[in-house]
Amino acid sequence: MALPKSEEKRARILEAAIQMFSQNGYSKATIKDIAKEAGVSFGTVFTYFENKDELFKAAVIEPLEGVKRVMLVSPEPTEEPVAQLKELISTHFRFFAQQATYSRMIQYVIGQPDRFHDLFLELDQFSLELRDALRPLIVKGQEMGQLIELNPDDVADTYLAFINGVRLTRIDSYEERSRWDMYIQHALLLFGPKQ
Amino acid sequence: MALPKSEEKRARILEAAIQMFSQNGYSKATIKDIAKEAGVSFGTVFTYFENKDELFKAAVIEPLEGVKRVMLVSPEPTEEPVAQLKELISTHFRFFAQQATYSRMIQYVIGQPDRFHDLFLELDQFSLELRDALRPLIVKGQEMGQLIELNPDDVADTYLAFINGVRLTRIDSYEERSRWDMYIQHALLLFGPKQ
Amino acid sequence: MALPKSEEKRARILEAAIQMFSQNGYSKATIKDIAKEAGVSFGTVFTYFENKDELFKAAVIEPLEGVKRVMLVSPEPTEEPVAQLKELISTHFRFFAQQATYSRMIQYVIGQPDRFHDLFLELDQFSLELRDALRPLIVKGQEMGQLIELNPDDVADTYLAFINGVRLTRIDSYEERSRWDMYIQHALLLFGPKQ
Amino acid sequence: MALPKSEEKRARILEAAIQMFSQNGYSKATIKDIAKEAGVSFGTVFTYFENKDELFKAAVIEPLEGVKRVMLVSPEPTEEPVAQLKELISTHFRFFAQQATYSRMIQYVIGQPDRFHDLFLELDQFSLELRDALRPLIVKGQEMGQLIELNPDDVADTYLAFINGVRLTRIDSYEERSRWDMYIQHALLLFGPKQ
DNA sequence: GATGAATGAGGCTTCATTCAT
DNA sequence: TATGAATGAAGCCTCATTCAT
Repeated sequence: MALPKSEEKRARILEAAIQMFSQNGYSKATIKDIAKEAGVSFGTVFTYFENKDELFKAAVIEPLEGVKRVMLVSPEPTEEPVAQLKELISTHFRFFAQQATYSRMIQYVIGQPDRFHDLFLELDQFSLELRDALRPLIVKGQEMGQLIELNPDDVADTYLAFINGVRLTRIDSYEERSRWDMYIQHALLLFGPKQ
Repeated sequence: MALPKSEEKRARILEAAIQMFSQNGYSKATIKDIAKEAGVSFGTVFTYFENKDELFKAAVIEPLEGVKRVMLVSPEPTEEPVAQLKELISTHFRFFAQQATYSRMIQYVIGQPDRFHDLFLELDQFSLELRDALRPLIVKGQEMGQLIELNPDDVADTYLAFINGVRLTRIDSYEERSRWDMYIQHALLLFGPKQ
Repeated sequence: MALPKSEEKRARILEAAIQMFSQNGYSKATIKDIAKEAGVSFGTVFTYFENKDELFKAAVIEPLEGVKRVMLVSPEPTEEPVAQLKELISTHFRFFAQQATYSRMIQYVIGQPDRFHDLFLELDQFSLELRDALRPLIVKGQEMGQLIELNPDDVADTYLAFINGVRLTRIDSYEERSRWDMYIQHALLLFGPKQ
Repeated sequence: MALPKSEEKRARILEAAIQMFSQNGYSKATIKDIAKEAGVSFGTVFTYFENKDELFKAAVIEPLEGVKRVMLVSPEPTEEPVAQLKELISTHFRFFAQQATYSRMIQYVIGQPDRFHDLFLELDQFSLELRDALRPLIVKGQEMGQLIELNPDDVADTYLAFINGVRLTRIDSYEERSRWDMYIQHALLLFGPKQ
């Protein structure tokens, strides 16, 4: 079934859903609240999403594509892989800093893998893709002797864990820029830069 | 405050609650499920906890003391601070590996600071205490030239973020020991060991 | 405040509520019973009334206006105040005879002033207003020497007490007309008619 | 089964029950509250009364004997029946003024005849007995031309209604004595004293 | 397509009652 | 006999979902 209707209204509902799910979790976020936040009547929500479950799935999955476009870029290694890495990390963190709401919801899902099994699997896939994206730069850096010799997949995993942990701990978009710069700098340590 | 009744039964309920809250979140975990898991009747839960909210608070707060006893030990720095640090990290991760269920619930709370505001504040306090606990060792390591000169509080924060991230990503107790060893090794990187 | 929804359905629920509260008291009257009596589903009650408490309040307060319109008429005294009084009493009792259900609920509330404090105060106000309504006729009757000189407010109070007492004792609408005529006749005695 | 046990404890529970039932009605008064008020553990209540229902019945019925002893005295008419009547009324009201709590509970029962059918019948009997008790004095007064010729049973009924109404309206023991004197004076009017 | 009234399943909670101590 | 922990029935209320307008 195609989705004519108002794409704009659908987007507003989805955004509101992310907002409310992120803030209150699945059960406490009510359709009524989401509708209100989106500025539509609650019946309208069911025009665009079959039920609450589908809305949640959409809220988790649909923005993921955009996240991947930013997080999974894999630059061709040059002669300065560490500088490239730093640039990449910087991009990641800047992006994540903006995605406070969405990423909180992601962590909510990851944190309940039994409850949201299908979604969890989809999100877990992401870590594998991040490994692939980071590997070339890491390998290059190690080959050039600028990074300690560690298993590249482990490095990618710990880096992703770090990002998640930062988002969990440091919640707010009103964090000053310098704080994010600090995180970026420390994140690089996980890659084992020499000196 | 002396609790009459059966301490043992209370403990069983609390454990079941942690289990269910951790697995399903606050709303989806039902008192009925918790009671069943604890092997008591529905009504008995209310003999030991005023209501669901209080049960949740107890499930979050009461085990925290034990966590602190392990996580906030602050060894007197010797001439080998980095070795001490490694030992400390090892202790932390071994402990966390066991606390899979409880720590998932903690992250659930941290991830919804608006919803669980009071609990969040209590847990947030923890990060400050970890700073204090780690500072002596970090400072000593830096003084001895074995650690890069970074702000000790930042190091503590990023380390805690990392722990949280690892627990979030790598969920399960059925993880092999080697995996945890890897995390311990990589965690040390965040402290900026020279070489 | 314009209520959308169906005024007619709301009225039916309210009537059913009065019926059930009057018969069984607040606690024993269940929302389920009220809904059934009103011919609506359980949930529909909550579409029109926030909760059981609000429904009870509405059941007590809303019909009061109509009661006041009948009970608080204060006719301009003529040269035959006692005849007017008798007419008034007659109106009161005929009305009360019809309001068996509602007035039982009122007495239920008055009988538990601590439990239903706010409602009690609202109903208690009624007695003051009845004083004002009756005073002109009583005073006129006393001035004309047709009534014993008694404090008019006391007369009004005892008269109201009598009405309440009659409603409490003689409950039922299947009472014959003659019984009510008797009560009317005896009620007049409380005003102290000479001869 | 006889009732050895502690009669005194039983009495305390019964009194507490009257207190709580009177204040909050049957359903809202909990066994726990009653036990607390009586200064016993709530399990003890079940030692003396089979269940809540039986406790309520006992609370309603048992004190009734004492009430009857006061309210149903029928003095031998002398040559001053009106003075005797006034004395009798005075006794009634003084007694009722003391029995604020118990009489409120009685009215609670009378007000819900369907719900408390058996108890209602028992209490309703009282009005017939009051008729018998008052009749001699009323008849004598009428014969002597000191009272208007009204049906004695009707007079007794309206008098009882008045008492009930007064208790319902004027609730409190902190009423001043003068107020009760007023009620006594006005109550006499219902008997139709000449002049 | 948009709305919101109607529905009832399911959760939390209270509380009478049982019964082991 | 006195106690209070254990139990579960039953009530209130929320909220996802349906559907008539």
